[in-house]
Amino acid sequence: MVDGQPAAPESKNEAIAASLAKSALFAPLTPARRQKLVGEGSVLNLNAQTILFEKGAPGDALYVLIEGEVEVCVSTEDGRSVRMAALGPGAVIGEMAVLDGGARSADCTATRRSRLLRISRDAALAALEAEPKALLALLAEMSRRLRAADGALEDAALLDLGGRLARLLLAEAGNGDLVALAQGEMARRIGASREKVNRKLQSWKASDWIGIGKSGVRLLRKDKLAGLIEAKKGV
Amino acid sequence: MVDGQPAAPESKNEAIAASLAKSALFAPLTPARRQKLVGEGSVLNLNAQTILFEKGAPGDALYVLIEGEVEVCVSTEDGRSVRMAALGPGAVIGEMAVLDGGARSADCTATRRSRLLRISRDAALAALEAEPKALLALLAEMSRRLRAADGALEDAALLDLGGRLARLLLAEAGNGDLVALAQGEMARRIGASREKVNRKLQSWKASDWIGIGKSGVRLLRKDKLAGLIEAKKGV
DNA sequence: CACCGTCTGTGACCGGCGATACAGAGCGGG
DNA sequence: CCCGCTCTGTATCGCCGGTCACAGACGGTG
Repeated sequence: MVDGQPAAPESKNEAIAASLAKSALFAPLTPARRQKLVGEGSVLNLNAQTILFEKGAPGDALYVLIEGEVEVCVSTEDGRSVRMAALGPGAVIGEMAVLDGGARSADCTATRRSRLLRISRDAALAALEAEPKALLALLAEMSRRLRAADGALEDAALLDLGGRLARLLLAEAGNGDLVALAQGEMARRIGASREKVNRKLQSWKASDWIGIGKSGVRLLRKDKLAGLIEAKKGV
Repeated sequence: MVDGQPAAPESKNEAIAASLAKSALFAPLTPARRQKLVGEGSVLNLNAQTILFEKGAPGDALYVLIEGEVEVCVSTEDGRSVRMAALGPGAVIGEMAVLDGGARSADCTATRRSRLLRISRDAALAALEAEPKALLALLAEMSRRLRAADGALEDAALLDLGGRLARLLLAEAGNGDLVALAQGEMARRIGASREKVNRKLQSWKASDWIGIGKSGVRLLRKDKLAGLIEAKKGV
């Protein structure tokens, strides 16, 4: 129904099921069961900056991210907010509220154009009940998330603004060396003010650790940036 | 072997199994299976401040806390450390490393005299494989932990020293109104300096929100303390 | 072209909190 | 009984980082 795809439903389902095979949660399932789950669920397309659900809403479904990126955060009335996680393709979203039947515990927003598979609470629980392997996979996924949360907690407590920014740049650059994020966005992600991010970047630029062009920030001395992180964590 | 208990092993096992029935993980098991797991595992008694395992150690077993309290933290060489969680009776400890076979991701220490059941990785995995209900329970436990981690992340980002201290006092007091912790310990738990904690307490005492005696801190105006937390999180 | 919104770059200011440095107060042990 | 320990209570200083207040730069649009 989106992108004007005229493809027949079955072949579309098959394509989705195939792309979900890479998801840790779906990988251990038989292809047949994957197809069944996809058939029971519904596909959802979100534009960038679209809200998937908000804190407090009833948790009546779980989502699997097919492509795109979704971020989990909580925000206060006075505008501040904390980013708790950013999830990529294959990730399971909103499983906590589904598992205990409670309300959603955070806001969830697509940061890019994303496609998700929505699975109702009942269908999800039934599938998990029937497939212990999927349960184990979900457990592994939760374990990863917990690890990530612990890491974030550690960073927040041990790293100063420079360290957190360096980590963001390195993570965002991946194997390349270019980061195309607005400074305000970087600030938001590491929980700092835009101005301070700018100053830090300027100081690094002055040391020739990075270059700043209109295409974004170019990392010239990844080693130095990585060093900042190690330094703060006690050698 | 501790406390000089002369009881026969079977009755001891039964007692332990009974106390574990309250644990979310063990509750869904049949009494027989509980007994079996207890039999396969070994009981461990730790004094306060004893290390259960350290970050980097191989994760060859998982533990269930029978009684006492255990805290999970990571520390840097230069002495600073971050507390990531405090676990009470019934909690599962070290399951992450067991699930993915990796190394322990944090240090783990008993903060009080504690008793734990140690279950080897193999036995744990076998039991989980055989009992989907236990898997589901473990999932719920992980979900709780993730929620707690997210909460901590939120607190760290949104609350100032006063807010975090207020939260600690309220949590520690429970339904009572007395908190018997040294100020240095409070500081360590909320990641602040001992001096600042003292100042905050003094200022609250001056407002008659709390009383400070040698038996500890007495909370007189819980409402005011709770208000501090709400205020920071934007009403 | 003139206008406007978004992004960048800087300066000034100020509050919070960690670090340092002591001074007393209990308290358990030699 | 006195020494030394841990816990408490204060003062002073300096850094880090958030806020405010602008000033350009760029790109799209009427």
